[in-house]
Amino acid sequence: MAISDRKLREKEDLKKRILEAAKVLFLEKGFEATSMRNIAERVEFSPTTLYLYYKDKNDIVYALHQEGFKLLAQQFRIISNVEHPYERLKTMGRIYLQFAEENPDFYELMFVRQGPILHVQKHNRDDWEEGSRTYNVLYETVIECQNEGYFKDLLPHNVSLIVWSTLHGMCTLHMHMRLDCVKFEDDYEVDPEKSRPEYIYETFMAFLERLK
Amino acid sequence: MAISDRKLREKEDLKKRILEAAKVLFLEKGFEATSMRNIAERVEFSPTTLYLYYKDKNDIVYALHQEGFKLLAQQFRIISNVEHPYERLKTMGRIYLQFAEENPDFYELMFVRQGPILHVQKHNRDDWEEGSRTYNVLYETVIECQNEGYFKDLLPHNVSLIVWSTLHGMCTLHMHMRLDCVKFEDDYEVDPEKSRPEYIYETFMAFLERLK
DNA sequence: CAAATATACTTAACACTGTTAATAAATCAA
DNA sequence: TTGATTTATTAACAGTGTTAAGTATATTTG
Repeated sequence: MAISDRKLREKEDLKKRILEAAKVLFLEKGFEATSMRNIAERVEFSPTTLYLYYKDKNDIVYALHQEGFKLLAQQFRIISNVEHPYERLKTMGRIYLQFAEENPDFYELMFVRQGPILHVQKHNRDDWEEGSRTYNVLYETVIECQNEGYFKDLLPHNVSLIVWSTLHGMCTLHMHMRLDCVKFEDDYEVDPEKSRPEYIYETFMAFLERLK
Repeated sequence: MAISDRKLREKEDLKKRILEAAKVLFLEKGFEATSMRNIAERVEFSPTTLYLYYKDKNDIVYALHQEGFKLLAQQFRIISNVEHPYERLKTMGRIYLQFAEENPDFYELMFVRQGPILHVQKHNRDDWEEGSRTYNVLYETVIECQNEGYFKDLLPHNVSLIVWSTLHGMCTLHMHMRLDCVKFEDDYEVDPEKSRPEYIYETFMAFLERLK
């Protein structure tokens, strides 16, 4: 059965090549701008061939969305080195911001676009595996923070969701250019190395600091 | 010149009717799903006629985006009744959340979609009038809060942006169905009247409360 | 070995999309 | 009434996601 094995391997290979081509094009021109025909051209197959490997365009988008979560999970792996839970929480936030800054297209796919979510809903399971696993990293950290006396008398889910919301809000307002109208340069010296969200994040962390 | 006046009035009228038709369709099926031909059919004109009144589709989207801001500004008018600045800040947040909940399509247009922003950029002025005016309502309130002793030693812009980011993050994570995987019903009794963001908002306000 | 079947892929087509160029009809000014 | 201007239309372009039908090639079966 070595032959059919090779066949299967080649099939899997093409599936990956399609995804890779899609990724390159998505990152290059955004998804709105990349069509099935574009992807097909890049892998040098006819457009309809893609449908033999992916159900539809959303199926490709969803595969990319999953890659994004793997990437983020990889970045998060660093935090296990941070002993103190509160410091760990702060580090997580910084990593999250950095990820959004460096991979805006992935971020959009993972947390904004409805395409991937529609795919999840269509394929019956209502739990969004990648999402909830990532969320749990935050949730566990918050609980550990509470064990150390932080965020007293607050529900851990609420605290987690506030932290996530703030980070997500900062990232998306920035990405979607809704902060451009707020010129707060006159407030203080601007360090060109730091992004707008990073500035706000510092203040946010100062906020949390006072709660101890 | 009464005749040419009437002509001008009729022209303006059709322009408004197009916008109205677009609004109805957008709210009914979302923008992705409504085409120029759909709008044209509804006003009973040929598709190309729309281009005599609006430069392109983004032009229509932008007009709607502006309507959204008028609507929000209208809701915000209530807050002038609230004496105490911190109470006013809290009220603003609640109004913002409510607006997003009741007008998700407008919200998307105003704070997420890039269509309207592209329109602003194309037409040269880099200041986003509606946006910065709305932001300033928040900013002024934060400054007044600081005059009363709140948010000590923090830059008013940073505080404003954190509040906005948190609200925006809550709204969009909810709207884009990214909170569905977080089942936190077991934490406490769920009041079906209150939305997820409202719950989190209460905790967020409790956060701020502790800073005084 | 030859016929039947299954696999992998392509061509052609459908029903859309936003948008533009060319054209016709209506209204206005001379 | 003629000519110019405004207003609306038809036809078309280049593109989209997606499906049905057809075509080679390779594999299995009689």
